Amino acid sequence: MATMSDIAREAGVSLSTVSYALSGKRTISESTRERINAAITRLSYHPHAGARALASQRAGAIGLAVPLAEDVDAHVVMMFVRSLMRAAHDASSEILLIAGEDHEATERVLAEGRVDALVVMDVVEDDPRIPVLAEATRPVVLLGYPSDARGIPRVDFDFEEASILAVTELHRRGARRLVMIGSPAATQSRHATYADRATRGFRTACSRLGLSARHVVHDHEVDPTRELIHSVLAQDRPDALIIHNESALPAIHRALTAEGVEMPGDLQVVAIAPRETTLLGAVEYTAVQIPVEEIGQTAVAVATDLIEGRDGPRDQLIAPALIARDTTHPVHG
Amino acid sequence: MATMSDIAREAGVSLSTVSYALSGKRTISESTRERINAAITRLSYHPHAGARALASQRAGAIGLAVPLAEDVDAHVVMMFVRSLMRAAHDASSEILLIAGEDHEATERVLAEGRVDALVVMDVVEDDPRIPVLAEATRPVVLLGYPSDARGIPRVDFDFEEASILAVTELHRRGARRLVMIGSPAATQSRHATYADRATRGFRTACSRLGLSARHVVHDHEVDPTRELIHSVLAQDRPDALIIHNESALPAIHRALTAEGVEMPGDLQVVAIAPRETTLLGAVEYTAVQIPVEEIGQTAVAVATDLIEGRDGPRDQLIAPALIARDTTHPVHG
DNA sequence: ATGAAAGCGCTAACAG
DNA sequence: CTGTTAGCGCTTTCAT
Repeated sequence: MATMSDIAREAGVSLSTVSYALSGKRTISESTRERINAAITRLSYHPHAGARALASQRAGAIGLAVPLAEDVDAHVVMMFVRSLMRAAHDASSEILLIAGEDHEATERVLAEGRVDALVVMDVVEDDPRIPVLAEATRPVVLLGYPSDARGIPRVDFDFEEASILAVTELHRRGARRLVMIGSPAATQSRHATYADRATRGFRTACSRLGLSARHVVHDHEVDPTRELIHSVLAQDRPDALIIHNESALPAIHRALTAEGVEMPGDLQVVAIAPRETTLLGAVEYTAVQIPVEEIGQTAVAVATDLIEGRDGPRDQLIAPALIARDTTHPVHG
Repeated sequence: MATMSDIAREAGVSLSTVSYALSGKRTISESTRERINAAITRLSYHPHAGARALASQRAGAIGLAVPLAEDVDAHVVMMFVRSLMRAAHDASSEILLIAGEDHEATERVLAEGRVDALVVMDVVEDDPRIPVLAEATRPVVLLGYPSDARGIPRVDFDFEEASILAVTELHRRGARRLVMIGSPAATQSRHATYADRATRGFRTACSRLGLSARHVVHDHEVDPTRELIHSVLAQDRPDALIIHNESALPAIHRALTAEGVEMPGDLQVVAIAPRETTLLGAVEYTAVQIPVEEIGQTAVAVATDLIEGRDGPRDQLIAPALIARDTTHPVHG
């Protein structure tokens, strides 16, 4: 393996010149740069990541604590991983994976300087990791919005406003008896912040508007969706449904179809979910779209600012927008 | 941040003694070890990963090239990621993620010594990465079985034998007209080795046994599964179905149910898929189970052997086994 | 059973 | 615009 001194000798310059040529932190004459680049190509040189990390105190990697629990939709997790990889790539960093459940490893990668920052997915209210990570010597960013983050920056989609928006827009479209199908039971009882906040928004908005509100927990793996939908429809004849559960969307769509429900005629439906998951067969659901790509980019941007010592915005709640498609009425107004 | 010399001073020993105490590469007296450990706790010392990597020429990480394409089932990918994380953890390594599509980054992490080895998922026949990775200075393990790997060790489930087993066992159970529903079109046209090998096994076994064989490509995102199943059943009245397509399993199950197909009475079905994906509603499909955990462990074991300079087994095809459940007849023998 | 010291391959002052 | 040099925090010979 060629080292930087090999390049220096080969190009007839000093070690530091090569270093500066690579980092661009000082102006190098055209001719020297060319000789250096030639040498680099000739010897197929690649800087050693460890050496660079030691000397620069930068690992060039961002840690990502991913949820491995079964109740978290794998497809959605992968969407986040993708978006974070892209963002990290643009910041010329790599992504080091950590099992979200492995708190010990999570702290370790930070303490060992293996990563320059840590992004934590699937944060829960009173997350046991928060007090520990708040003391970390390197930046941490929560992908989630617990009420007390002990000063750790939080980045998330505003699930509370998302529910409020869904309710409000359904109300504007004539809905009066709303049902929300929320996250799986396991997610709810863990108090994942996105589940808690979405539920709260739903309750708040309904009571504010004086609407009948029913919140149903749906466990995709267990519940026979068909029966759930049947009973939901039988009781109180709801005229609108809000679905915040990506895994259950396809099954719910089929159940609704099987029940002969006309959308939006019999029932208006709004999904709170990433765009990719709201296209089911021929129907595109009206949705408050979760902007996964933007969330990922924002998280990495916050992390990068902190790594660089810049102090940009910390807490960031990304505002929701409703995209009206096939399953809601137009607003008559 | 405390360094090793801090610990040495605090414990009243030399730097190297601390190092050896940590690595266990030399015997340390009980009393010194205790003082060292006390100092480590007191100063909450953590070895610096970069420094260690530089001095030891070991990154303490394994790279994982994950497929990000839409046609690869996210749930299955996450299962592999999980199993590799567990295996890496047991080998005290971390997992560095690389986008499988980013060939440049894939080579770079190896060349920069950022990882000690690389595991490549979703390998295709004539994979453009193979010639390059074959020249790498660090171990590479393919999670896939291309016919020419240029000497790179391959680890995979034996999809060819899996299909053969499925056919043979269906034949033993009286099936004569078989249909196989394979991977999505995109996967097939990329020639993912698991798709190619499964298809080949199916064809081989059917012709060997003189069975009617039909191979259907199923594109979950596009095909109306209902119609596909309807036409499959209408044509030639198959008496057995082999499904090698995790994403499509739920939809196929519903379509079969909707068609009023009795399993195994009207149709015997064998899935080639991980166990977690073959439980659909009340029905547990007879399956040639893909042992994700074992595949992951094996891949990391091969990588670890290579890193350590041991030469263990390289190419490894994991043998299939059929687990008879609800969708096949018993063997009348 | 323990120390002393020479690197590992880079970055970033400091010096011109 | 370029060179010299002192570390970064570990691992690992040599010595004793």
